[in-house]
Amino acid sequence: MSISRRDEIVIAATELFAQHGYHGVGMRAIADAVGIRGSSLYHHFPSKTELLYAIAHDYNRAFIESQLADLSPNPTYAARVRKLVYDHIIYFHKHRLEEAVGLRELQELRANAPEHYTDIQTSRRSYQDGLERLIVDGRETGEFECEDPHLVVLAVLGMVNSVNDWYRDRGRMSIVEVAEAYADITVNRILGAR
Amino acid sequence: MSISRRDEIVIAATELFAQHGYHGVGMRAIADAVGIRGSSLYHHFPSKTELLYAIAHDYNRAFIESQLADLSPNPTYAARVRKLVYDHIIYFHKHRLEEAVGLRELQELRANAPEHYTDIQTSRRSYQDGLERLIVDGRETGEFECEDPHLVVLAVLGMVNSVNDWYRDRGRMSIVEVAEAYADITVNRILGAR
DNA sequence: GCCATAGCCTAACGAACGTTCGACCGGTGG
DNA sequence: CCACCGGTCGAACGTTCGTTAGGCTATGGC
Repeated sequence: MSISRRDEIVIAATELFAQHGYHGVGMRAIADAVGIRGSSLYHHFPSKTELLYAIAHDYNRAFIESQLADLSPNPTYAARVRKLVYDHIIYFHKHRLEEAVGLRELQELRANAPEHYTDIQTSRRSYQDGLERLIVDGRETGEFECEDPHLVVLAVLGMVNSVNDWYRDRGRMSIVEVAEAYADITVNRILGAR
Repeated sequence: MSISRRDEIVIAATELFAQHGYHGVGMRAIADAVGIRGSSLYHHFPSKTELLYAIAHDYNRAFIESQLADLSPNPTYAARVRKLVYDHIIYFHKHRLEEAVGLRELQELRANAPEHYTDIQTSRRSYQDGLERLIVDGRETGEFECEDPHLVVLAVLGMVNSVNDWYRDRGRMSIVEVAEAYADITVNRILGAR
């Protein structure tokens, strides 16, 4: 069971878009990367915009599916947040190219395919709300201690999403160590878990 | 004393690049924004790449100048880090368009003008090192308590640099309030200041 | 064996790209 | 009054852009 040509195209386009930006890559360059001609791409995608959407959407859906795994087996809110942050960093590292494209070209999608933009934005938002809920609930039980849960969520997400800007596989830490350290900072420090 | 045409061009190009990306904006579109024809731009900049560099460079130099202000009047390391984080957020908010372009198109510069890329990267690096030094020193005096200063610097910078991704001027908090809250989180929580 | 279809091809479309060229125009210094 | 010059212009350059049209070929169901 090998990957389909369509998937080959998505993978190649993701890499090129991540490197040169959406407008910096032509259809012919994408086609070259998979060994076909530019016009042949239109057998798999109706337009360049839809190809971009396929990248953002495939990636986003996979993330939601993987990340909305049930956190309730974890006994405490601290353990739940810890697992969420940890998994988030591991997942975003594995899919860092898709993420880079998805974030960077979001407004491109907004301008050219508003309905695709809103559905991606909606699922992002629900993820953010889920984390905020965890923090609010954990605060009510006295497990966490922080002033402004909404702001804290934004700070934490900004922190974890920035890992891919500097992390390199051959550095002094493995991605697992980084994920553990960030989860520690989030739960023990920022959330002031007891 | 009005702004020069050159500056007009830089300002217009910054806004357009921030919105559509470097490759998403043509020379004619930039010219339109300042009310001249595309060919006239070449009296002010020799190429589109040099125009991009002017944006990244002007912005970067202004930031270094403003941010390397002497922090030593502040009595404690905690106060110094607090002021640095606070000023950083205020400055990056005021110059959020230039920052967005500078970050997003860095690899464009790397590919087309490597010497310009390295000089920007160098000053970024010295800023990061300066913050790390503050934290290391503050830890030695017992003011801070954290495990890995290098990692903490990356986490803090990721956090503060992400403010512009979500902050909007008409939201529930002013940028000053956000800067204060982030400075609090950094110093009191992440650095564990006593 | 026949036909449909999937997948790729070459060729071309009009538009936009970054850039160059030579001319013009208004002001300034001699 | 004339020569200069910074700044702008229209026109054009060769290239690349996203996209379309039509034709070839191999595969698989009937």
